[in-house]
Amino acid sequence: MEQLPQYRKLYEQLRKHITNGVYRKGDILPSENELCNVNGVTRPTVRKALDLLANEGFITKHQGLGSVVNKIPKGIGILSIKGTTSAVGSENLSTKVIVKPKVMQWPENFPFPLTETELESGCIYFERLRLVDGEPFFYDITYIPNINLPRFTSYKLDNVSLFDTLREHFKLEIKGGKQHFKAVMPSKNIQDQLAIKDNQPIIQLQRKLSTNRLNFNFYSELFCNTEVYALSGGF
Amino acid sequence: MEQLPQYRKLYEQLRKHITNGVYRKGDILPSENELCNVNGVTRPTVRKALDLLANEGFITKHQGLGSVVNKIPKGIGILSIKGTTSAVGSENLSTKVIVKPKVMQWPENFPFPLTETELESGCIYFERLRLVDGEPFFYDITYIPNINLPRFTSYKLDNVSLFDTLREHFKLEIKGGKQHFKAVMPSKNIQDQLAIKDNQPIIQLQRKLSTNRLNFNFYSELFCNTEVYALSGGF
DNA sequence: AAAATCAACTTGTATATACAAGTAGAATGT
DNA sequence: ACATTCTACTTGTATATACAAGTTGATTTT
Repeated sequence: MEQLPQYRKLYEQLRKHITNGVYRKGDILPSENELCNVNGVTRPTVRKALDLLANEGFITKHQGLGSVVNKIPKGIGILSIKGTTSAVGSENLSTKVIVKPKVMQWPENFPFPLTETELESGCIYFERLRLVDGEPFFYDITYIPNINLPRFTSYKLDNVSLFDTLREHFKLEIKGGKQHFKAVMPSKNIQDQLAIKDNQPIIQLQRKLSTNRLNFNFYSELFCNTEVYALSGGF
Repeated sequence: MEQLPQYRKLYEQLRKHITNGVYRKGDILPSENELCNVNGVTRPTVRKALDLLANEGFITKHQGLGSVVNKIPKGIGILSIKGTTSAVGSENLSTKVIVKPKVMQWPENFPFPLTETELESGCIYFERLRLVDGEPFFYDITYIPNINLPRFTSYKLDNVSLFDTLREHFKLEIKGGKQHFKAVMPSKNIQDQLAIKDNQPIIQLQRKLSTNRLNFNFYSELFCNTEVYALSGGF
């Protein structure tokens, strides 16, 4: 894999330390100066890594005191820029591909406007069931424009981070996106897949993710059963 | 009001330009170098302002091209660090205080853990109905620890940004927070307040917001009718 | 013993500079 | 007319430096 920028390497290291329990809620991270010395980088680089952690809710910075580790949310931290696999420890979350990736036309009445290029190229479509502690938690339908992604349909996606796959094989990085939340009653199919009891509402989350490739976005639609676990995130 | 840092002034100016339509979706903002020259600041300062805009979904930065303005979501951008009043134009959103601020004990089974200091001091509690284009959209119940907020209960909160009030009168800035989303069926009271038809689920959003004051967080619980407008945000 | 002050840390804000990597349009070559 | 190359922009990454503002604990003063 290609070289990551130093601020990102530090960010991932600290993030892993937090999710692995090296630092726990209430702990104070090493100071910015200490992180400089230990990692051989300068303060703006350290601060950029810490800013990412703060943006995602892992830490809270306090002027004069330090960077305090927050409690990692028990729910699925789905609002961060990272995908779900890295938001919780991968031992809690597993993925089952229900509909394998296939190339098809975009569905009618797609919730996001599509460019002409996207429309013409069709999309790679697949459905995944995500389980937390073995229980179905959300159902994820993904649409990726079928543009310059050779042999994507042959990649295995069970228990694999889609974002990692996109990064490693296609040099695609998620840069941001937007998302819409709605509370809905589930369709029969979703009710079956998520094992939802009658009259239990679910959250429908529609996301458009932008990437480092210009004019290349992809889309996902998730249905989440929030009866046991809330959807959560920091900001 | 006290002096804002330069990066924040630029951020608010650009944000206002975007929400006011000076820049529209698809437009490219002036380059970083141009913003430096025009505003008499340096590139890291400009980049910090642009980073905030990018984090909140207002723009997408593209290396080599520029900063492209995104469409402002039609829904209520409630996931950003700013309060709801500044997420949409204030002409679309109005606020009606249903239960005026009063000091009381924390409710039982509060969804976030509370410190001993918070428990002892009680909380300032109030309820507001938020309307978009005159239609009830969400119901906001707020709990603020009753610590060092003299005469808070005398402040008017109708059609006023709570965050602005906290900033101007008490020097409290929102630094971040966490939030949990659930899909629920509304209680009778919420159904009445939000004019929700039968069997229509809603989103329950519980938020804990951290501030610049150490160990001072406040909390809100929102119920949103997402039938017409989705809850949306950028990231 | 309590209050005030001080020192040494912390993060926050900002400037200055340099080079890498990506994009678009102009210029040149075939 | 089309392809290739070049130029001049853009944002991305990173170092270096300085001072402001906040926090904590030690020290000094009362």
